[in-house]
Amino acid sequence: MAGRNPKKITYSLNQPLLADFKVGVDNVIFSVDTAQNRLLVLLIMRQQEPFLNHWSLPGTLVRQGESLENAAYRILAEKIRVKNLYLEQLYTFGGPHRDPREDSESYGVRYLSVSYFALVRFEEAELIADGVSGIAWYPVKDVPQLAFDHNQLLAYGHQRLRNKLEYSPVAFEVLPEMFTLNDLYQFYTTILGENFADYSNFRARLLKLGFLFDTGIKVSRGAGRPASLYKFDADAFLPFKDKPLLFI
Amino acid sequence: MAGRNPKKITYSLNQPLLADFKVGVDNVIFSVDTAQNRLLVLLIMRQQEPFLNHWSLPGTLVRQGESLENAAYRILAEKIRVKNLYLEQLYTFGGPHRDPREDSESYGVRYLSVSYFALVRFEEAELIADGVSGIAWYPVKDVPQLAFDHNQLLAYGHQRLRNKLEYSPVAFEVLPEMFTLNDLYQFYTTILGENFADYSNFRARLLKLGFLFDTGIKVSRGAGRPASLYKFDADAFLPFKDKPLLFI
DNA sequence: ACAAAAGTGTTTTTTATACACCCATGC
DNA sequence: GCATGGGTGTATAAAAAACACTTTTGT
Repeated sequence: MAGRNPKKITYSLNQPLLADFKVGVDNVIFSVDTAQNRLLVLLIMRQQEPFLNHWSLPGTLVRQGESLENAAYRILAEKIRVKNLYLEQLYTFGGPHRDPREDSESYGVRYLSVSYFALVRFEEAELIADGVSGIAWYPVKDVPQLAFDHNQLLAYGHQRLRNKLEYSPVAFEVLPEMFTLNDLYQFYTTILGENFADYSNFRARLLKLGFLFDTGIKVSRGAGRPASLYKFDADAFLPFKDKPLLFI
Repeated sequence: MAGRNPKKITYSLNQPLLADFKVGVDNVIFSVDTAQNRLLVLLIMRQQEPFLNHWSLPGTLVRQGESLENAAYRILAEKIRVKNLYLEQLYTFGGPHRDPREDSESYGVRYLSVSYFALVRFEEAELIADGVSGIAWYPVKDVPQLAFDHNQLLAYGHQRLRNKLEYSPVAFEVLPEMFTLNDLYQFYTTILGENFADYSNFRARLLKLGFLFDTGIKVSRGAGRPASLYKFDADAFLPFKDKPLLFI
């Protein structure tokens, strides 16, 4: 607690010492494997201490001149190639001693973590294996013990994903431009579980809302009647924006 | 971008330089003046540069060994005396150049702001005037231009308050232990506006949910039939916790 | 007596839920 | 022809919304 670097606190003479921080950004990146009905999260095998050889959420430290959000995009771009994604800030963890580096090599520097939550399209997301660090989509149901407080962070992100899905159109940022209603239904059931509505009622409600446009184009997936491809109409959705509307 | 303090980055040799941060905590503190049907926010007149003599949200810089949440509580305690309050983290703003101090006196240090959102009981909250800095409850409808990006922050907090109210029992953390249904109704209308339900339906729905306990005690406020005092039963509310239930 | 506030009930409309059933295709 | 997935409709139950009405107090 001894005062070092006194020149930095010209504006707070005689004040208690301020903490110095490095700021990390950790991403909870979800994707949905509709084929296998699994919700996945992107994990990275750590190549350095602390927590060497533990799975962790992909993270980075914020660089000079870099915004938090840019740092989040940077780390995402380092791990996967993807065109469509949804990203928003999740939560900031910043208690002292949450990072072991604080106690060893740090000279009193604190580590704060701003977490971001992302949703990407599974089919299009291409993992970037650099040949050194492990990287993998893990089913959320059976993620192992993670580094730092990342299990807690993942749980928080998972909850946020469920909430988002219920009152905002995130799904359409991540589905292909055209999709069948069954694609959409699978997407929802995978994330929310199967306890929200049967397919027929799901259809009826969603179509009545009027922001899904039937292109008339039909696709056939194996046996069965061909399905119509729909488009999300962002303008038609506007009236529902930020309303406490649960469209499921 | 020149390298100073190289000893701090032992774990990232040959890596781009990391940003050094001071971390601020800013509070959006709301209260509800039910008597006058006004939603209020606590503002502080700044006594120092930057933004000298501008109104701002109460904030502080995080000290060594202090958690973010503790910093939020500290600043709150410096400004008001209050027993019951609700507090949660709001958002973290951290782009470069959002704080003018970064460009002048800072030697490259960045300022990041973690904001907290609080709700306190107006009738019990006692403002602490230190005789130096101005402090006041401002109706949210007519806050002036604030320092930094605080207007944006306030708008964000206001939205969060509205959402919180709709699906969580924050109201009861801030109302007196015993309250009339009309107190509760006033509270909701003040924050949400008058477009959610008339008093009679509000009553019926809320009572049917079964987590309001009628104490039988009557209280008379001027003319009119005396009202029953109710208590919030936290146990009875549990089944509704985290459900996407809108009880208004 | 009557205005004011509290509290109850009733009617209508809308939405949720559970299914039964028809349609178009591959094999 | 029949299994398979796509799509429509209907009957019932529940909830939301509007509003009329009764009760109990102060003046």
